[in-house]
Amino acid sequence: MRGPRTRAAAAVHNPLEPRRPRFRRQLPEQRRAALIAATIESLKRYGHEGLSIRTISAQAGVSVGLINHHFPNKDELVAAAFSHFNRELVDALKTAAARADTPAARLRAFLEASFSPPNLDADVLTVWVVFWGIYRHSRPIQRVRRETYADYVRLIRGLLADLLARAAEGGRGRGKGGVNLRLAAIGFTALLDGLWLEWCLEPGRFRPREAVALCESWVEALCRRAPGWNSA
Amino acid sequence: MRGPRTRAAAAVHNPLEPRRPRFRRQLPEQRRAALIAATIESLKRYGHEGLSIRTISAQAGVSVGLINHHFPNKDELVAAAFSHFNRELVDALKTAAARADTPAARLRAFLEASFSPPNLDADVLTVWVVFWGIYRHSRPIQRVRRETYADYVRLIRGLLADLLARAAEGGRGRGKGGVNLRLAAIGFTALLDGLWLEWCLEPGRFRPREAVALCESWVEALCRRAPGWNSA
DNA sequence: CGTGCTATTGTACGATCGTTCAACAAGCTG
DNA sequence: CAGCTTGTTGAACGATCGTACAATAGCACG
Repeated sequence: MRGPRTRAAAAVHNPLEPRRPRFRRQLPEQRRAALIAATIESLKRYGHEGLSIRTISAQAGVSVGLINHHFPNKDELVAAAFSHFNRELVDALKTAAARADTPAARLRAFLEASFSPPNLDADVLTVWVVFWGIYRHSRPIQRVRRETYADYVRLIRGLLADLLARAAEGGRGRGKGGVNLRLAAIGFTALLDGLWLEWCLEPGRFRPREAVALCESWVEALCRRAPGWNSA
Repeated sequence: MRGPRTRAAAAVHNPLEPRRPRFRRQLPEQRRAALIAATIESLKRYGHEGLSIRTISAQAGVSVGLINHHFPNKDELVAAAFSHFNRELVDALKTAAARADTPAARLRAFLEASFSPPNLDADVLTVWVVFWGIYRHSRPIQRVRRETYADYVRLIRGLLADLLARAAEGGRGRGKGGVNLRLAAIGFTALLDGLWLEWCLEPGRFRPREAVALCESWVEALCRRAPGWNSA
């Protein structure tokens, strides 16, 4: 032994200095939110290796034991983080679209938000990949995804439906009944997600505004060739 | 102690039975291939948890020590498995497309192969996700992906270029010069990959042939509206 | 059959994982 | 200031990870 242990030394209080607490107690709700944020940040930085109690607690600046005080186990923390992560994304896209007033402007705002920071970020893909990796074997993760993805699809369906209705009234009299809205939404989200994924994996291949243009011309083609489009 | 240890007991040879070797030696090349196959199979079954020396060696039916005899470490085995996995996929798509003789038929064959087993399989997505998870922090994985993805893009560009050339000669005289082939390939792969990903995550949402139809109508629109398409 | 090469085995080791839990202390209350 | 509640700490535990390495044994060959 070559002296007092670190902890004992730190416990000595110099009366000349103001007493500084070694930690700050927080309300469970706030601490839970902080731990969820730390989880996402840890995933962004370290990928799958960031999904560890010790890495997360270090990111949050707390001890390893605290997590199990606020969450029953690691899986519950991860599911909560996934839920928060999803909801924040969908909400951001929703409010971005809601700021515009015409269907075309709403679509453009939605696309701009999709293909610009903070969504268009390789770190965000890292987080997604980790969650996808857990997806198949984790019931809570599956449930969370099903719920928030339904919201996402609803948002996209609404955007497309408005556009198709406008195209029908102002166009050559073709009703939107000729378009399979279900398939249209599926194809549009696929194109969107595929471009997003591609950009994150290799950002140099194309610019974000090119992705927006590709999506917009897809929707234009949809509006133009509405009838006969439900053949599949 | 309640008797001889398992290993000692197994070493006793009953002269009435033919001697059965406890293992079979194999040529390094064959064993390496078997270990790579076991790695992919293990990833399909157990996802990220299948990426473990013990799980892989159990899947291959060998002991834990053998892997480090044929591969310097785990990362090299994983990179080799990733390379094999990629090459097999691209080769399968290539040969499927090569079997047809017209550009349109080649595209259809390519799409059919993309949206049918063994490619269209949630297990395959599981493998992809694991590799994506390693992607950002592993140089060998990045290199392998860059190489095989270039092949993939070349294949798709060829398919699209042939179609556009045919459309130009038989159509209204519009040359394919009006189309940005680079952007077209990017958009097409994004739609393709997005649909594939979507189906694997939730197979009930649409049928594979609907995905094929969406891709084909995208290409149709591309051929029809060739000029002015390079605006982005 | 005996010999040599080496593919293969399986134990051992240190590191790290998620979780538990007794002790500690921050901060409100009287 | 004393007492109490409880958010927080950090050591400890058993399990599992990737790797190393000495011992084993398959099998070709003289």
